[in-house]
Amino acid sequence: MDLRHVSFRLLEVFMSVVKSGSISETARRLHLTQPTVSLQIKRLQEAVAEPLFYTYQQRLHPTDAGLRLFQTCQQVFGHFEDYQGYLEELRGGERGHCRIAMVNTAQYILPKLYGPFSATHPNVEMHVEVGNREHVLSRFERGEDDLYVFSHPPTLEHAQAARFLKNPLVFIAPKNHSLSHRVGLTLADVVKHRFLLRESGSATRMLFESELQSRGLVLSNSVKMASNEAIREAVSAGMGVAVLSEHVLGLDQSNIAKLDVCDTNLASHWYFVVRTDRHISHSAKSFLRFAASHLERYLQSPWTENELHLLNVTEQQS
Amino acid sequence: MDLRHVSFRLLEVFMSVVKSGSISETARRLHLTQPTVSLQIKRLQEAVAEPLFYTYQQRLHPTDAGLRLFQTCQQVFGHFEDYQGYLEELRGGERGHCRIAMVNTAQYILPKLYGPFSATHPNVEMHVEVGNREHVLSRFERGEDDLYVFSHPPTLEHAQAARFLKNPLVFIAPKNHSLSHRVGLTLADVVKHRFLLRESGSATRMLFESELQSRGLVLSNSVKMASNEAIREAVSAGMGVAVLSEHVLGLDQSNIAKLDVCDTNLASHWYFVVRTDRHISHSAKSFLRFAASHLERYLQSPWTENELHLLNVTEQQS
DNA sequence: ACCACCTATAGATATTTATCTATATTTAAT
DNA sequence: ATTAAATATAGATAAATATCTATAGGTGGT
Repeated sequence: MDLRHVSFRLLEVFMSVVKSGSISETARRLHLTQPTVSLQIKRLQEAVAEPLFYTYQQRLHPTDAGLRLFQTCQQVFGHFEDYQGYLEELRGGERGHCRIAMVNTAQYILPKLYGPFSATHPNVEMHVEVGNREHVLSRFERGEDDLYVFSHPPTLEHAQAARFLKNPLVFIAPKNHSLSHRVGLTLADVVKHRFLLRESGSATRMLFESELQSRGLVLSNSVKMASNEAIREAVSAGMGVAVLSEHVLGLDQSNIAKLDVCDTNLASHWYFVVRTDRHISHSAKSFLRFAASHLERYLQSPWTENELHLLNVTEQQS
Repeated sequence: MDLRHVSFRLLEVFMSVVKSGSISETARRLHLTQPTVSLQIKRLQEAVAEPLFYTYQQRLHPTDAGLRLFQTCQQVFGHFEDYQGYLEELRGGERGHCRIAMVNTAQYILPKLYGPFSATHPNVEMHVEVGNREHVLSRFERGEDDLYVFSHPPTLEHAQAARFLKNPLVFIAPKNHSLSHRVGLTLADVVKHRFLLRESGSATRMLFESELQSRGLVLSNSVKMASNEAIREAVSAGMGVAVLSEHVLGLDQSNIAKLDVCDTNLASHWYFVVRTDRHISHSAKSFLRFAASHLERYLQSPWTENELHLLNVTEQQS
């Protein structure tokens, strides 16, 4: 059996001949002429190097080799049909991988979206990568993921970003701190105290520092810490004051007080970012569609800010 | 996925690219140029209408759709390999159908050959058709079987016959018959008695009647019976005399005596017959080879007469 | 023996395909 | 920024393929 000269078309014609038991009938069914079918069968027999049919009572019957080939064809076409089905699920965003890379802070919000998504799309395999801004940025540049979540989206050429959530930054201090419970604080009041900060790459820090710079302020005393959690706990333990995404605080604000800094509004935004020069997986598109339509349901309404249409992830064309 | 523009070759190339993770490497392995492979992959992706690879760290990795296609290909090629294996068994005569049609009398001898054959070729499906000469002849004319067993082979154009066993005809009578135990009988002596005969189509009867005719004798009193067994039993019961293949008598010659007719030798022969204008199944050829080499082992030696080489069923060319 | 229906062969043609060489573009690493 | 390696594209060509029409050859039934 020499597969080189066998095409799927040839096998289709062959199967039709087995089913109909007649070359002429097959020609009629497939809108071909009888000699065409005759020749196809001849060629297939040459490729197999074995007769595939014998004539008996005006009909063609498959030989042993023919019958077995027919069964083989059925299985083969079955596999391609399965594949076709897989493709459809893939294109519908019901299957495949969805890779998201996000900066640390985002892990307080994104699970609220991809948790329900995963539950309703059980065959989609989610890969979530969490790291600091630098790390996520490098993944973005290499195009290792389908979707990126930034607070300050990169301004690179082929980056398309869309806001989906406000990211209000709040100043916090231990409840027994001298600033707590005071009203009408200014930024200048706060920076006099020992300040806990993230590492330089962090978006929160970048935003905060540019605010300081634009207002000509400097921190008198700062401590660098590696994670938002470390800062929150350190503030709680009385080490100093800090600025943090309100999402990081969560609901249990045990020993922490938000400060009423009235001259500063450091709100930023959360963005979904995609590379416009890369293919994005259907599952990831599906996830974005899901996010776009259920945003208000899974994230607290006053903060949502649905711009996801910018990523134009409309339904697939199948 | 449009299978019309997909060939097995294309899938082979695709699989090689998945395995090697590189178009150039695949080109080297398959002795093609790099643009050729590149183009093939492009075409396949067009047929699937989905990207199959993504580039990462200088290597091509299959996407979800690509990986699934690869698995599909593995299964598909697996089926064709299975088929290839089946074909080899078929050509080796280890598989498939073997259809034999034989005249009634032959059923006393053929099982001795195809019994052992079946035992050593368990995957060959034997179909045995038994009937009178006319019936077998009509099957031969329609080419419904691979192999035919006749005592008097048809002299049709595309019939090739080969002797394999002598078929001695003997005259029989009940043990208490007046002819029994007499020595030096002539044919003329025998035909005076009531004679039990098969139907007109029977080879035994044909042979006997032509002998009678050539010697100018006629039967004085004859009875027609449908089967060899009926004749044997009738003779045993004292109804008359008869001429039968010695093979039909078997070993238990209970109440039957062979007559010593010394002026007549009605020996004929058993023939395997094939149609030279038809394909004969590999299993049938295998059976003939088996018969040719084990003839003396399974049939009593003095009677065998191995001419089976005439059917030229040499080993397959695979 | 003839007719109707099937299958096979011959001859022709337009399309598709596999494949090449040459060159451009992209990507990764120095 | 330069280079090396990989991939993609363009252009060309010979071979293979699918398909047709016309015709010949078989087969089974009346």
